[in-house]
Amino acid sequence: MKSEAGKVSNRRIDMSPPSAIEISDEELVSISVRDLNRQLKLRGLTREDIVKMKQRRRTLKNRGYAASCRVKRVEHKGDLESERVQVEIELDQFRTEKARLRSDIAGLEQKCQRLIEYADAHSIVLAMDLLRDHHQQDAAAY
Amino acid sequence: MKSEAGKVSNRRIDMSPPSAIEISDEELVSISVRDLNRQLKLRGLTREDIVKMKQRRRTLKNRGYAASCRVKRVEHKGDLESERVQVEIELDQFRTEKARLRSDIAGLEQKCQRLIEYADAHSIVLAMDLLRDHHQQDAAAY
DNA sequence: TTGATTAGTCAGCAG
DNA sequence: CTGCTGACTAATCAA
Repeated sequence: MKSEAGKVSNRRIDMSPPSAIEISDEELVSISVRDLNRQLKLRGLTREDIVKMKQRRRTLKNRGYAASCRVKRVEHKGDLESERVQVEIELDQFRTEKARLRSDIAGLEQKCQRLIEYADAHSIVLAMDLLRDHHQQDAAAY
Repeated sequence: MKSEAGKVSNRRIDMSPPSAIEISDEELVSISVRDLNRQLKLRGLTREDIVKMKQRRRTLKNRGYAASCRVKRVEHKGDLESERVQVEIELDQFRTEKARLRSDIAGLEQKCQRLIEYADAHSIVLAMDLLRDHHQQDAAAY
């Protein structure tokens, strides 16, 4: 009804009112140290009780820290995994594209071949320059 | 100065000989239950001591399980990360290859273009069939 | 019983 | 002090 579900926990330390003072865990972890001290002073508490209360607060805080630490860990793991899947998809796209490019190349090679064979069949002499396979990348290459 | 190294741990439960019997943690976790029972019976131990010893054994075991659980966790994380790096490298190779294929295509296009322009310049009429850009993928396409 | 995993506690470091 | 993380205990589940 209010939060997660059944398996909240066992082995939580007692945390019952050290001597006198009732304050829920939720309150204790949320109020500021300043306000806590004020409340502690307001009611008459022994130094020992104050120490115990401080420790209880610290423990409650730690409980939360541990929880968020775990959450962070699983989130990070999830990120890594989805990132991997993502890149895997990208790889597949590349593979597809590569196949397409290869096909384009095959088509162009055939086209050139047909033209050259046509020339040959009609005794047309082609200059070597016309048969170069690659374009000029850069003028500096010369 | 007794075990692994500096930061092994604090807050290990006492584990001192429950009543009488000296056995190191290492021994206790490694001997079989059968042998443990034999030893326990051999020396005269109260039922309570036996229970305590069993619990100590279980706790030591758990300590080990927890440790290997943590190791496994970090190893798994490391695997995911190196896998990601690996695929990243593969992606780069694809990018390079793609650039090369594009360059090949450009070269072939220029070559076809030169041939066609040559024909045009020499008033050679080329059948449409010679100007097709793509090869036949499949006879069924016709 | 054994091994793995989860929540919680505590120590110790960093900010 | 606050927040985080490693190591440990205890509970719990699966085999």
